[in-house]
Amino acid sequence: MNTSLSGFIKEKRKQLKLTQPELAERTGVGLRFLRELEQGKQSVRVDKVNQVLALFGCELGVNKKIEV
Amino acid sequence: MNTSLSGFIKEKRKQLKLTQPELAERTGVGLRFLRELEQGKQSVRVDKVNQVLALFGCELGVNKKIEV
DNA sequence: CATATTTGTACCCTTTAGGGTATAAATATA
DNA sequence: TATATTTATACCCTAAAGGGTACAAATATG
Repeated sequence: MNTSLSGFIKEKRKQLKLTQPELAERTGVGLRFLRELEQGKQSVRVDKVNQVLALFGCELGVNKKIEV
Repeated sequence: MNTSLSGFIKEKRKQLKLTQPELAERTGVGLRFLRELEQGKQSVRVDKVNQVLALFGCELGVNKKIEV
C-alpha cells in the first residue's frame, strides 16, 4: 500500500474531476497535507487520511501484507 | 475500523503472549504510543501503526467503508 | 486474600505533522 | 508556441504526536 494509498487518492480525485485545492476543501484537510499524501508521504495521520478517504466511501483498515 | 484497529492489535498481541512493553520493544515503537494505539487513539501516524502491524504480517490499506 | 504483573493515565520534552501561503515546475489549453 | 491552470516544493508557525518515565488502577497469580 506504500504506493497504492497515494495512487488511490490521486486516481479517485481525478475520477471526480477535482483539483487538489478542491478536494482539500471538500474533505476539510489542508492543501499541503493532501499534496504530501498524494506524494506518498508515510508519516501521515490515520484520522487525516480517513478524512479524505471518506469522500470516496473508503477508510483505512488492516490488510494482510502482500510481501514480495 | 475505528474500534477494530485497536482491538486487532490487542488481540494479536495476546495471541503471541506478549506484554505491551514486549510488543513495543519488538516493533520498535514507544510504549506510550502502543498503549494509546490499543486505547483507540485515532490521530496516530500511519507509518507507526504499520510498524506494529508488520509483526503480524499486516499493514494498513484502503477498504470500502462499512457504513451504518 | 496478599502480592506480583500488567495496563491505563498523567506528566515532561523534543520533533514534526499539518495549516497557511508563495513560487517554481509541470501540464493542459487556446 | 504562448498562456492559463494545476501541481510540486519550500518556507513559517503552532499544536500535538510520540519517546521516556512514574504511578495508579486493574488483572493475574501464589
